Amino acid sequence: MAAATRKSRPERREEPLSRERIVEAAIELLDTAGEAGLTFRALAQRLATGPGAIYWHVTGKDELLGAATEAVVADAMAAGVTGPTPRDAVRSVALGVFDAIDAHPWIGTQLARAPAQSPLLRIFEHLGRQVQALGVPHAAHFTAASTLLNYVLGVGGQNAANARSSQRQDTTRAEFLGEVSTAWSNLDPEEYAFTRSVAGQLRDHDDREEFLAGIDLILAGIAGITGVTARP
Amino acid sequence: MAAATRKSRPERREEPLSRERIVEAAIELLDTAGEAGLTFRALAQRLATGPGAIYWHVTGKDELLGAATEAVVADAMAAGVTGPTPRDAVRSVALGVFDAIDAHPWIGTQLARAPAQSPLLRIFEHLGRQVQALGVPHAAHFTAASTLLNYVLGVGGQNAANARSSQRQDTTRAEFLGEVSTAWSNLDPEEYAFTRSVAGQLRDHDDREEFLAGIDLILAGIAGITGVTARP
DNA sequence: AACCTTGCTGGAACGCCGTTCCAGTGTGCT
DNA sequence: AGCACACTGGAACGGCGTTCCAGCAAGGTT
Repeated sequence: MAAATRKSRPERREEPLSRERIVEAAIELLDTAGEAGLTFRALAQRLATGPGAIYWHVTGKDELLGAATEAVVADAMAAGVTGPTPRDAVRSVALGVFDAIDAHPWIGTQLARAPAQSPLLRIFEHLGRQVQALGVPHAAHFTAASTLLNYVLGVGGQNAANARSSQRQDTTRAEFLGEVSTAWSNLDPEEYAFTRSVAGQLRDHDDREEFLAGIDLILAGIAGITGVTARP
Repeated sequence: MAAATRKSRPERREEPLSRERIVEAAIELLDTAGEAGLTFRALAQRLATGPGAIYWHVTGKDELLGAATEAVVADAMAAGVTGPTPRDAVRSVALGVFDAIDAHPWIGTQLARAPAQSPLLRIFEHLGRQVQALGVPHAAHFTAASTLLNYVLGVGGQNAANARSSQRQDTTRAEFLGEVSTAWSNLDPEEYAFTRSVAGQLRDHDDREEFLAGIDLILAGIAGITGVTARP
């Protein structure tokens, strides 16, 4: 749009401000400095302008965060969302979201905050199509798809929280898990009997596999609805 | 603790500031004015004091929010967490959290934010015990319990977000659902085929029942793990 | 060539926030 | 009587999101 009137000049400015450039810079800021690092002042400095200029392209911080989340989620959904079977496709979609949150922890918080909006709908749609392909009866479509979505969102929020707190005291993921695991082991034996008993499973687990195990659990439940017994 | 030295005076002041009173006031503020309404200034005014005094009893806003969440969740877990069968007990625990979030939407956001901390652990423990009672093999305890927990957290976050946005434009829950449903119906038929097809199910659903249906789905999946086929 | 409109810029300023600082106060102990 | 000290509350600090507005460079109009 616009650009190149009829004369030669290819660009009239080194790099004019634009919504796209702003969102891009916001994502970089969020990735490097965390959710608290996204500031209109910091953003303005990075874009070599003032805070006021940003408001001409974006209505406020909420919209900016929304646009950033949308951009990341759209990318994640555009990438591999397929699989040989619907079951694999569900796992693939879920993993796509999981990995996106792993790479950009702030979208975990953001997805859990926003009401039924664009990025959420994208994920819901992709999950739902695979639910459909699984042969789930129509009456159960909504339940099955939103159960999957809500589980994904729950894990996402939790991962985002963990990323925040393990970054704050800059430890590695493994160290962090170890600390939490020993903390669990030291809980009151009566009040937290179960939690203590699985502290070991927390220490050794792999986040990604654990996440998939949860997806599989839900898929197994869904398979029960379809009436067709899933092969193990 | 403390109180009544040895002389008579039952209270040396009309009502001295205390951590308990502060948390209580914070909860009231959060319930009536929303998450944005909790301010040290507003809190100080409600307690007829200055912001500085509060910091003597509480280290900061994070701890205050944590304590408020803890108080509400502990109450919810203390109430009916039982049932004739482990399955009913799981539903009861989950519903307890669901209803608590319904009554205090802000804890939905808060639970999704905090890393593995006290209120979360309480819920995890209660869910886990019932998982144990279901006869799930030990190796799957962690997976089963955290799948349930993450689903509950996901729904909680979503409910909190919905409560925020339907309160902002003060509509009733039913009106809000209707609006979202028609919005879904007007989505692009190609890109959002599935979402459009379940717009009707969204409009008519009951939040609580839908939530339980998700729990049942996961329970069905868990039943598959135990090797015992669950009776429908 | 001179003018004006208009899309866009960026810095200053406003009000509110969480938090810190500190002079003051009332109580119990010696 | 005097002291120590737990506790109070108001003032002040730095930083935030947001608004306001004087300025500017390009295009179109005359």
